[in-house]
Amino acid sequence: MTTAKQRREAIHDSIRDAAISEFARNGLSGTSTQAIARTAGITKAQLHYYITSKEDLYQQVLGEIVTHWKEIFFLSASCPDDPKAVIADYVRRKIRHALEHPEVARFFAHEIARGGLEMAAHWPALRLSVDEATAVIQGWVDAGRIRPVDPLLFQMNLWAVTQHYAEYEAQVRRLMDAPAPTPLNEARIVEEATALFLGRCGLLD
Amino acid sequence: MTTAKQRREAIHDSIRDAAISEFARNGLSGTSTQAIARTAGITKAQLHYYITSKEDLYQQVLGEIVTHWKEIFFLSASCPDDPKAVIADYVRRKIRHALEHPEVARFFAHEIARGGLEMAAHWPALRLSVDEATAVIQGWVDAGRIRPVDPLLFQMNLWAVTQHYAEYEAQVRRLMDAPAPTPLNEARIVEEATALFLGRCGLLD
Amino acid sequence: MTTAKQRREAIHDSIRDAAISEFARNGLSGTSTQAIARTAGITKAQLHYYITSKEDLYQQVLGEIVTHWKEIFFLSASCPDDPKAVIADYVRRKIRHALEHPEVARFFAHEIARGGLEMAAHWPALRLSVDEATAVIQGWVDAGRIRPVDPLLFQMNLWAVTQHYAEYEAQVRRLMDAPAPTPLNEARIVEEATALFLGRCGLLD
Amino acid sequence: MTTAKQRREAIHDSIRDAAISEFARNGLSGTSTQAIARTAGITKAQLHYYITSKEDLYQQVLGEIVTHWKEIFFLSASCPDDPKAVIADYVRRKIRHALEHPEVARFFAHEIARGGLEMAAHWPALRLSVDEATAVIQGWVDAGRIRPVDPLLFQMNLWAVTQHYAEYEAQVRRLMDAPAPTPLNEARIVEEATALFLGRCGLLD
DNA sequence: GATGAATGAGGGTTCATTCAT
DNA sequence: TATGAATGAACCCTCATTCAT
Repeated sequence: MTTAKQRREAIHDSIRDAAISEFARNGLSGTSTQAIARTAGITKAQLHYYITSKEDLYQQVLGEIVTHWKEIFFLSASCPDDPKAVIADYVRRKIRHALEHPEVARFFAHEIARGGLEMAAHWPALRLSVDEATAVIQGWVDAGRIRPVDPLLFQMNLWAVTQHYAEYEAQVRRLMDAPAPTPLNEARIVEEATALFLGRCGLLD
Repeated sequence: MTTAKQRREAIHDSIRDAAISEFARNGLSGTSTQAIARTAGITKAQLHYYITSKEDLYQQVLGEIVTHWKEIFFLSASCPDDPKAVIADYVRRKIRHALEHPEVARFFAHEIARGGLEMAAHWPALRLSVDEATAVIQGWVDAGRIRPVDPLLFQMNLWAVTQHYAEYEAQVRRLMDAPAPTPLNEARIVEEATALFLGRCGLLD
Repeated sequence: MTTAKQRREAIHDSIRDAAISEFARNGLSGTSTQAIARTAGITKAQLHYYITSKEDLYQQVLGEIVTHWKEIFFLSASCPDDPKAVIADYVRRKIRHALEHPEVARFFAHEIARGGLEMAAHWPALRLSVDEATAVIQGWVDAGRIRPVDPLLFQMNLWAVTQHYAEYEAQVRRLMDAPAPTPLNEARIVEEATALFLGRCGLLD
Repeated sequence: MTTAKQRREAIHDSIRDAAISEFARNGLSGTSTQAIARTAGITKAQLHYYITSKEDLYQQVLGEIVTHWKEIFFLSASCPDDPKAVIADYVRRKIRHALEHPEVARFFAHEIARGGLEMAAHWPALRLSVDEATAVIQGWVDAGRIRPVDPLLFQMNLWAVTQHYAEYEAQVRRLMDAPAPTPLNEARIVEEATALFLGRCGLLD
């Protein structure tokens, strides 16, 4: 038995999913509310009953994504004493997410490509996460646990590689001969990416 | 003395530049011919005199970019006997291009994010370039010149890292404290990226 | 203790007040049911439960106003033997009403400005009132109690002047240096207006 | 032979006329660009090619009207030595304008009824005109040329009466038995109105 | 070539109204 | 009664494109 509240939340969820998907494909200005409504399976007028405006929906989705990422994606300092485990774990988690929710990553890429205009409110928090991770990595270097690296750029490259499999999914699928419904070979991707960053740290066997 | 032909080409060039810049920011559907015309410094009507349609302009620009990249960017087998030199050179060239023409990289990223619909005609050629490079890298592995790597994914990761500094320029600038007019520290970026891929190959030090 | 009936009437009253206020400001087509509901302190859906339609609400309010005015505002022939008293009294009453309920006058002005389309049903009654007053005034003229005037136009001018202080309230306040919460100087307005019409009749000292 | 410039101006004129007429009937928010376009005899898209926005068109028309009125309508101090002539002339001119361009007066009335929100820029100039006229009238009083009056309210009443025949045209026509195409009896209206204000000043006969 | 004008389609959004709960 | 939801029409405005000049 579905309550009214559940129905409303279901609609809100499908709107959010549709918005991510459409914005990821065509950006803010390139996406019509018509398209979002169609993807969400509702009328355009109905969509506008649930949202304040297209811009607002975009902002809201962006906010949720950034919040979510701050929690999950920046180098968890939970067990910072084992660089190898931390890095391998991060790469695995990030790539899994990229393959499972590629639209989220693409949405974010779009926003940054536009200049990150709507990110204004979120930069400080992101910055904080990055600074924390930088400290952890620098600690590893200082302790001689990994080869000297540029901690900031090391993180960016981690980000670059893991995001890539979401953003360039279409190209990756072409080159890996895995057309759309076929799942991408996650293990293979994780393995090479992990080796890349461990190799940089001198932790590769 | 400017001939009529020269003037025409100058206009075509400024249209192409404007198109890249605008499409890079907002994608195909998010960009108006009005905006392109404005950036190119001409009238909307004048623009439509020079182009067939917005879609066609997009296709044409995409074609030029892909052609250009095929020439310049895939692992040049010119001196394939020195993996370290080839990789270092590739990273340097690619990052320089990313920093100098970030809109081009962003344009391409947009296209792939959309699913690469307009890329249909270009995939085979791209594939060919990749296959050639794959053979070269595999040769290095087989000859024991570099540590065993997944040649295809190795290339993708190269691509990912070098593209990143164009696509995420806004984020990179924020995190590297280099607001818009300031040039990004190219040497620092090149160095860390080079070390990343050489480290993977066991060629560091 | 409030009965259900009392509550219903209270809502109907606040709807009517809200309608007058909103219609007075923006006319029939320029007023949204949303705005009326907001001003009345109820939901849009609730409003539509109490009214048949926006047009109908407008008609109803217009009807009430016209009825009310017929009772109060046309030259009362109660003591028709003293022109000076009748005129002075009329001006005073009418201006007081204009200052106390300016929205009512503005509502009416809007309706007439639109061409009085919805007034169809009310013209005959208005006409009757005017004809009665015309007879009274003509009687005064014939009896030599006031200077000869055009009885119909005399009434219209009375109407014009007294309405003015409601319709042009914003302008009047500006020119009399009496911004919104400040009460307008009613005595001053009444005095000059009275003198105007008595002067016309030759009744000014 | 019509030049392009002439055609453009003709369109601009018909847009302005249509705008005045429609805004006068239904106010700013109650008027659709569709309606303006229809009245102007052009397409809605065509209308939007010539105007910036509905609000802007409204503002522009309002500005033109206010400017025009400042020039024509405030007590001309050209021959301030003959109160009777000045007042009679003013009433005649103002009523003629009201009968010939009633929509202009109605447009203005609408704007004031809304609170004169868009008038912000125009109040000072209006104030100046009024102050000048006030000085002139006070001069007449001081010189004993007219009976003592409240100069500001005297002007407002002048305004009220003369505007009335435009704003309440529909009602005036009903009561004067002059349905739409029939011209109103201007002479009769001017005569009674003139007598009204001259009577106030003690200048009748 | 260049430009002002025109247009039919579609953009985002609000509307008056109805309906189920 | 009251309210959240739904809807088709209409809102203002911009779009890509064409056409005369």
